[in-house]
Amino acid sequence: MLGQDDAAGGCCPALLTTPLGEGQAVELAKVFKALGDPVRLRLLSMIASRAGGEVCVCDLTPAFDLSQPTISHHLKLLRQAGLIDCERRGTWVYYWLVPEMTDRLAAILTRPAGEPLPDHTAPAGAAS
Amino acid sequence: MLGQDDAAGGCCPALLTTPLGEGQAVELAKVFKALGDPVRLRLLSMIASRAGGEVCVCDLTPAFDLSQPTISHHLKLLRQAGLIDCERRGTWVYYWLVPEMTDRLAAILTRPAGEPLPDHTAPAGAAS
DNA sequence: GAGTTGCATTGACGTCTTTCGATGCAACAT
DNA sequence: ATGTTGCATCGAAAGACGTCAATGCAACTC
Repeated sequence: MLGQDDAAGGCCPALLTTPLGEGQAVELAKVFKALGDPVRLRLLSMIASRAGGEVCVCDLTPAFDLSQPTISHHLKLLRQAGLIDCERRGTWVYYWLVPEMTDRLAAILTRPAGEPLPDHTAPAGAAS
Repeated sequence: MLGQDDAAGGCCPALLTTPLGEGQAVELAKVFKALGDPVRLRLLSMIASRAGGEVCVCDLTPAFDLSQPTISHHLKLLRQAGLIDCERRGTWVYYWLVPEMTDRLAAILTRPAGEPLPDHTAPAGAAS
């Protein structure tokens, strides 16, 4: 049911080797936009680096000078981007990283080995 | 002179293994935010995938249904993020990819091999 | 010189984001 | 049943963002 054609769901849009299609760009941009906020980056980092792989929201919220609804909102955006997922377990809600998504982003940003790489050895002030 | 301490300039903020510092998060977010727009992603892709490594602005602008100032603005944001650089050569301006930056992002999003990775094998509808 | 072309900058406008307080709902405790 | 705690959702307000037409500046042409 998920578009696996030209959406981000397609295997590996080759950002650095082939011009990105418009649909791919729209899907990819959603994920990068989710990473484009310091609070969300720290949330993702706290979740990903947690031993055990899970974090309770009650451990995330007090780590910021922000209201609880704000943290909840950022977690929602990260989840909608496919970067994390969550589960309610009794009273508490636990979040964990979806490594497939970060793996995909890493692959997209990785240059294929053995590329010519025309050396732009710093005109050292070219565009000042 | 550039802060190489807790800024994004520091070697490799370990996003997925260590909680990100606030300063690192702010710097990293600027770069991801630059990638969080479909137009900028396509611009970066067109620039990076170009044989020869360079693209003239005159080749980028007509590829979009956007005004020339808008494209110029997006290119400026990509440049301020450190993802691309440019040089004026006579009448035309050429842009190229700064591979160090995409390499750094790829490294940041790459999980260290041999991590336990507690399998969250899909509670299949956990958060519905 | 004057005119033209390529690209950046400016100022303005509408929309999306970030944040909050207030509220709602689920789960536990009494 | 009532109260309490943990988290999500709902407006609302302030700011940031994407876009454009108009303008400015550099380089080439005549």
